[in-house]
Amino acid sequence: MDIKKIEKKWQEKWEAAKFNRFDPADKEREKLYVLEMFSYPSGAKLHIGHWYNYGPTDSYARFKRMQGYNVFQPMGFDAFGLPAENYAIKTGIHPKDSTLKNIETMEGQLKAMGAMFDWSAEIKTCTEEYYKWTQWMFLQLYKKGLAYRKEAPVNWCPSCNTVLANEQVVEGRCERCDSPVVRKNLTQWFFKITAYAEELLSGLDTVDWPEKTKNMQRNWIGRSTGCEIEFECENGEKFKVYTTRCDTVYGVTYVVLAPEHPLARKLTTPEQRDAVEAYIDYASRANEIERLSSTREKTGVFTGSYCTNPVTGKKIPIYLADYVLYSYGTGAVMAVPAHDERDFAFATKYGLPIVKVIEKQGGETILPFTEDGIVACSSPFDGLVGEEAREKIAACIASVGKGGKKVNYRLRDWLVSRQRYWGAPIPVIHCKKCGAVPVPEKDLPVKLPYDVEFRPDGKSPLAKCEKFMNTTCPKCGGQALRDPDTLDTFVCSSWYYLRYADPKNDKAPFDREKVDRLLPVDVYVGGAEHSCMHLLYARFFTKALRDMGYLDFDEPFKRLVHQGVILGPDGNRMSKSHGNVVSPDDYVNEYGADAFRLYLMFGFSYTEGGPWNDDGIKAISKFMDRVEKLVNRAAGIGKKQELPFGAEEKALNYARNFNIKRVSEDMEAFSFNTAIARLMELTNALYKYDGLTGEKNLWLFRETVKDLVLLLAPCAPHFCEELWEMLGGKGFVFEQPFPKEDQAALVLDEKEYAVQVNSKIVCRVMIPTAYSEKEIEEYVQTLPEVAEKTAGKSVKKCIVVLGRLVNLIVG
RNA sequence: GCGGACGUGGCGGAAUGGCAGACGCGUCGGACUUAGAAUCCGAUGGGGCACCGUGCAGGUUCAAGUCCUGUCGUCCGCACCA
Repeated sequence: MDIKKIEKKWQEKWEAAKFNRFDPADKEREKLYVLEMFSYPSGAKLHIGHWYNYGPTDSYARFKRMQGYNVFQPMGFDAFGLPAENYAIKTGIHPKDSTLKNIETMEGQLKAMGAMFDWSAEIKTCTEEYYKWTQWMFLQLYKKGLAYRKEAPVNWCPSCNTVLANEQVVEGRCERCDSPVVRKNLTQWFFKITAYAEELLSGLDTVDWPEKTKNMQRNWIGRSTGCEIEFECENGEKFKVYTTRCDTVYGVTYVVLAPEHPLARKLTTPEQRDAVEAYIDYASRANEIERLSSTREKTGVFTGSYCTNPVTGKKIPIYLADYVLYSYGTGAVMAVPAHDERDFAFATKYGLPIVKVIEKQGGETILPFTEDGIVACSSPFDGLVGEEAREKIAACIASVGKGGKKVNYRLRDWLVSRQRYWGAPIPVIHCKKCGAVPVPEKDLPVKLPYDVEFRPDGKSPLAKCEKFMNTTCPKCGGQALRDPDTLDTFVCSSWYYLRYADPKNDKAPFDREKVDRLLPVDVYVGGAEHSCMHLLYARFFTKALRDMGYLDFDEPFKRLVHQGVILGPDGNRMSKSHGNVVSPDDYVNEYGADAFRLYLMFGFSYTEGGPWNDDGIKAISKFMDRVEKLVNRAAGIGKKQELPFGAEEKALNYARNFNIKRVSEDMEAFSFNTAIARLMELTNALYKYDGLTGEKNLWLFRETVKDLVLLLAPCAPHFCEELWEMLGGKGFVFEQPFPKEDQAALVLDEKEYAVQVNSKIVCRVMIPTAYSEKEIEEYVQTLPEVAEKTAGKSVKKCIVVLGRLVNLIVG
């Protein structure tokens, strides 16, 4: 078979018949939205990871289509982003040009893969038609109060005079010029994802996702219940701390504010001013990674001020230390050195008192003791333990108006401003008189200008493009400037699955009715690296849009599957620097797209992945040849009368139906390697039957070969279309229903049992399926092998596992 | 440091608590060939043939790769979250 020719042949036929198009008008069949995470066109070609994500998932989609679903499987490109911009800086090729060129190549390759993508629904996030609606999303979130501005630190390279993304910071230095990177505050846009923290957490219980992914999101959201406690300073200033251990509040010997805390300078006494300023400066230099390292030695400085412990009335010192994070809780903590490791280390270093207020139950208390224990030296709460102590103490604090119970989340609001060129411009105008004014919807899109100096020279690319920046205020008509920042590309990918439902709409991001019909996504397949960011952002968008009345469902992705990672042959992640990149192209050229897809499905456990190894690819090719030979033999067989149906026929028919059942189950479970193994078994069974002498039931043979082709079709689409045609089948093979097993054929007259005596295998024996447990028990005792072991002993117990095993316990 | 997943032949990998190693690669043997390639058929965990085998040590069970406890190793995620 000329693989190249038949691939082209069937791709053209599918195309001509618009066979891959989803038909929204078809109400007969149940819709099924199968979605693969769209491609990021940073490189020109598809790599093995693309094939591994898209090939097997396409086979799943085709399988569901044959099972009678109206399948929608779209594809598009997540086309904005930093790599294209960096590439442009390096080569001078404009990001738009390189991206569109890459997309064109990838489209061609994706089509050559033979996946049934509905290209009529294709989207590219960098086109005006798309990012217009990304900007619209921003405006809706703004209207709803879910987009706001605040100061936030960025990585700043003082030498390049520019903002760096985290990945451009290498060991605290600028990747380009090697100068130390500092943190600098800029006013930036945020999305208030924290408003949905509770629902993002509880919604996880309603989706069919890998448990691991759900746990990662739970940790990322990081719900914690504790208590806020207010401390009052000598000068009258008040601040709150957050703690999960209010049962230790009598052991507080000092408090610590984050260096960025607004009260940090206000509470500094003149004598401490220099030391505090120096410390704040020191803390601002430390980059995020250093700062967050738990092994970093604790540092801090005394402010010179004191505050009062609200429960003991004692005067305690106020410190600044960068082990306290301004962004979590209240940015201030009460320090209990006796019962917290960090506080213990800090107090030891700075000679602060350590007061024990918790005793270990039934043992010696060794400080720092951080577990729950018996409250002591905390009258009137002495003797209480753990949760009960916390409840009582929190209630007491609440009753005197000094705070009370509080839930906190680790989740932060989503910073969406990027000081970059290649993204969707933020649709906001800054007016001296009116402040930040959203661009009116009728003026969208705010077009990203083409002629821009994106090479770094001290200013962000859009900021120095006067044509872009200068505009008029939509409110007062006065002179105003545009926001020079672009949106994080995760904003684009937070709603693309909705746009696929209505990709050409120029009046709205999507039509409600169309989205209602298609969404939510039934099966979403993509890399586990998106467990937290993309998948959380997309869920947030869905919930926000629902609350604005644009949608009517809570979760965008009902079922989620992560494919594993194909590593280089050396077991490392494929990368140019490792020199272990395996290109799919050579294999596809030599063996064809179908063989390559089959091999990816067969050679790895789909969700595990593993090191690349091509040992088995020839075997797949051979397997296909074997199937083709069977088809050649079966093709010439017409209907016959008076056919034998003896034991051999029964065995073949059993193999046929058993494998239909197993392949269906395995495909549904994304267990592709075992599905292909079943198909090989069926192929072997057919060869075995074909090799028999004597009269054969050729019609059964033919029908079984036909089923084999249908079962294999989702995994080797072009190949099986061709085989289907050879068998004289009408229409496309994908118009045929996926075979269903005949239950009657799965009922055997007898089954092989393992016979055990005292849990040791004695023999194997065929037992009629009609036998009852009692009959089986009696029967096995007549076997000579069993009699030998049970001689002179009595049977105390007999365990029968129907169809599998008998275990006689004797003694 | 915390959390999670995983650990099975020479290799990739299978096994609702019920015959460990499906399927395939590789290897060995045979058939067909002048010969090779291709193809087909068969064998293939180890072994002293009593048994022993799923990283290691225990436990639960009639029965454990599977469940429980501990331990070692690999990978992933989070990482001063008070």
